Amino acid sequence: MQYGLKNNDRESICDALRKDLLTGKFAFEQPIREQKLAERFGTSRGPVRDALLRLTQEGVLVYEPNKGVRVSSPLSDAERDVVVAMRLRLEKFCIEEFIRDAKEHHFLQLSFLLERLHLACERASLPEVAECDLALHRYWVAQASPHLESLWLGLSVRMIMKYSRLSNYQQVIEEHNKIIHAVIGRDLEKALFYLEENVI
Amino acid sequence: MQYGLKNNDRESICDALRKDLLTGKFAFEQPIREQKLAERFGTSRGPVRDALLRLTQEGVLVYEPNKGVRVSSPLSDAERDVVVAMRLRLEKFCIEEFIRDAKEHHFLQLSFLLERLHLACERASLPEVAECDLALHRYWVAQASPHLESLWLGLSVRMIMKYSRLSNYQQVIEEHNKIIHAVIGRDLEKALFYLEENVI
DNA sequence: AAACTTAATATTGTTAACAATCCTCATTGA
DNA sequence: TCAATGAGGATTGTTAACAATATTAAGTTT
Repeated sequence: MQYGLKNNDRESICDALRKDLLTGKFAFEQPIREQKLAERFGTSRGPVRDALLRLTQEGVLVYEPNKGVRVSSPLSDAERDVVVAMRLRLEKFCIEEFIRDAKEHHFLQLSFLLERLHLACERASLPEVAECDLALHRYWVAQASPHLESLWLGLSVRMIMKYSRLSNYQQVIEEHNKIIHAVIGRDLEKALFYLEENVI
Repeated sequence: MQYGLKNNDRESICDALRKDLLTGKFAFEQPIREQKLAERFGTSRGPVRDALLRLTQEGVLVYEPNKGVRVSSPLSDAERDVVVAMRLRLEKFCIEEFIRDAKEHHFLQLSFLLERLHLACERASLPEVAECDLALHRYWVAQASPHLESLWLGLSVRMIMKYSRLSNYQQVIEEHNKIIHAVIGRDLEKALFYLEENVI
């Protein structure tokens, strides 16, 4: 929960907070205080406010005027189903574009990200696994459609917050192995199939 | 483009800017300067920054560190197709929930919003039509799932930015008349059908 | 004891000043 | 002519102080 030296940046504050929220370091409905975070990250309230505003937009936090933000309540099952369907629609599109246009160095980067995920799973560190999982998917989304990256992020974060299948590390590795193998082999059909299996 | 007295609020700044962006008052790729907007809205740069950050998250603006934001480039046709599909998936869900749970006063509010859209169309004021159109759809989304409201907003804004069918005011009115008539009659099937016809 | 005021505190909202970074353009030198 | 340099201005990033609002707690009245 504590962070040592940090380079001041709303981006890094935002990422750090997102990781905490994703891995359940804050309770649902818990109010988030700006001053406390400012002290934790060694900045003033300004950048913290920026980060909170952004996480609000992503749907992780809820804002009420003059009252600040609190951790949003979990999605209903029906809401989650919708979010999953939307994310799948988006990510399938991105995978398709990615497979069509990717060069060798993109595949290399993918292998690197997969390796990171592998290590995180071996260390059985939930925050790291969650981060590496997201980073992997995010890569092809960002490559295929920078326009839709932040949209995808919002969907994914909400999905993961609701409940995390990330506890079975062995399964996480296998699922991503399959996806990425298919992608590197430019086998669209298989890639989409394994993706659908993974994004649930 | 000019606004007289405004109550200072990142919310209202954000809404005003979104309306401008939606109705093409800024060119694609055009950089947006904080100081200029601060003067226009009669505030300091703080609230303006908040609004810009939020519109960035919605995808209307693009941010680059130390360089500020600019109007984002239009979606490709394929990207737009994905966004439309996602918005439909989300809004269908909301319509379903809304029809199931709505009370009389919700229908009343719907009629009021429809009337506002009607007036805006008569005045042939594109900014107003765009705003009223969004406000109408937004109402059942917000009622059905506050969780997903900001997500919906991001999708809708991007859709409208790409190209606007809003120029045929007669059609706008008819389409919404049909949808809302079906909703008030709690005819889910028809409502979804007309919605699909409208959200394209 | 319960309900209503009021003061004190905590928290968010806004502002202006300052720091850091980027951009422009004239100048220099090859 | 053209690239490299650097000064100056423009713009964003950060901060601390102040203002406005909300929350809490104590006190008062009934």
